[in-house]
Amino acid sequence: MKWSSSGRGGGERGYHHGNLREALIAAALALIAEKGPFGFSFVEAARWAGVSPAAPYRHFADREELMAEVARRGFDKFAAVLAAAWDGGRPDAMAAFTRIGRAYLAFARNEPAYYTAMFEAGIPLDRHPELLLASEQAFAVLRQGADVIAAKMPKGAKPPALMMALHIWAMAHGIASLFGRGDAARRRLPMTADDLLEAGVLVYLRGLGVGAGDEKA
Amino acid sequence: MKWSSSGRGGGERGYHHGNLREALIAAALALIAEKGPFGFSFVEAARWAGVSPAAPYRHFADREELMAEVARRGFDKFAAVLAAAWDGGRPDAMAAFTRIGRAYLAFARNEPAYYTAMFEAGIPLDRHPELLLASEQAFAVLRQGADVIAAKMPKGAKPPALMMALHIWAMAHGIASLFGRGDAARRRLPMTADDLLEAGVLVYLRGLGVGAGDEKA
DNA sequence: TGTACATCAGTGAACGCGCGTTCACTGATGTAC
DNA sequence: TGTACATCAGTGAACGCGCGTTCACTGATGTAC
Repeated sequence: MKWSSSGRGGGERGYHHGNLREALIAAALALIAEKGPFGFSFVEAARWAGVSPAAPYRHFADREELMAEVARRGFDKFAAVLAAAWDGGRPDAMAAFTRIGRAYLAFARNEPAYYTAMFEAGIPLDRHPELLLASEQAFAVLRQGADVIAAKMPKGAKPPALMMALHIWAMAHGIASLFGRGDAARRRLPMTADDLLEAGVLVYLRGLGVGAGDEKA
Repeated sequence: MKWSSSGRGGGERGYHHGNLREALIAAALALIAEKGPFGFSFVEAARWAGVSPAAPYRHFADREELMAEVARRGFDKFAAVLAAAWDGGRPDAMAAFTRIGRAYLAFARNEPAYYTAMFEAGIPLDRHPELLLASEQAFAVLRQGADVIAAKMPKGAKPPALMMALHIWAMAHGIASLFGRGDAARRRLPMTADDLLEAGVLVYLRGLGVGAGDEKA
């Protein structure tokens, strides 16, 4: 990582940091990854960024505001990753939907710090509407996929797409929380988390009447 | 709540507390419920129990040991609640299995402090084998239900019961984490968490080929 | 191009606070005789 | 039944620590003229 004015310990920087806001966010991510969602302090983030303990107050009102910003960016990244996995529903909706599931788990695995800030930091959504909005935009990707799949079903057998999206989200989130993380609290599985989720989604979609051949219809 | 020698503030107690170990566990539960999994300190638990800050060291090596004991008891209660919901699979396996799902959510809702300690406190399972064992016993109830349902399916169409139990666990856990808690981080839903889970389980089981009539077979 | 000045990001010292942990101790309880 | 003693749960004072937050300040940057 590189900051605009200078790296951490990477030589002198002037009186002004130049990019302290970004540096604090990076510090929070590093510290969350290292010690969990409650394992970082404002003072420590300042130290990590090479700055006095009073400096962060120029950019964030308090610890929670910093945390909320980290979570918001996490949801933005999450939405982008899910949208890339969906890829316009190509080559067919079922395949694309399955890719979304895999991307969900991959994000939880590859970005545990973001994931933690987003889902486990206990940031009150009612006090951070921009965070709620970001999370809804991520969910909207899943919702969109569900819409497409539902639309391809015969009339009279269309499942409610919102419910479908919620079920898939819950299963992905449950698997990620219980089995898909790198920490020591994880439970061991006789299969990979990816395979477990893929099988679950397939069974679920079959239960809705979505057959392997429908997606071409 | 009442302690063997005296209540908190409920009159004098002697030099010995008489039931400090239990009182500390109760204190941890109360404080977790109030402020989240990281919102309690050893010192505060001692204060809550009406005892000097050094006293807890007679009963627990440190904070984590206390937390692990809370989580272990939570899993014991959880297993009991799930087993009661299963009720030997009466009157039929499908109905009993659905009851397990409801009991799962009810536990998360009614016992947020236990639930938090069990699933969100980040206690390393490899350092607390008794905790891992307790959690496996709770899962075994779900597993048993899945076994019974799988056994009633025709030969050649029996789903792997372990996978089935993991899917149901993941969906219940995902719904509980995302929608079923009383805290401010919860997302709003156009239906109850119970209805969402029940619908999800039904769709899933239908996907496995478990029809509404099979359970009588 | 040069100078004076306003802005504001970051300083560093200071504060009060609660925490975790230790220590020699005290006094209640139970038991051996 | 009574006494002496061992045990050990809980005391309370003390410590060093890191945190959150404040404050008057300093000095870099950008801009008006």
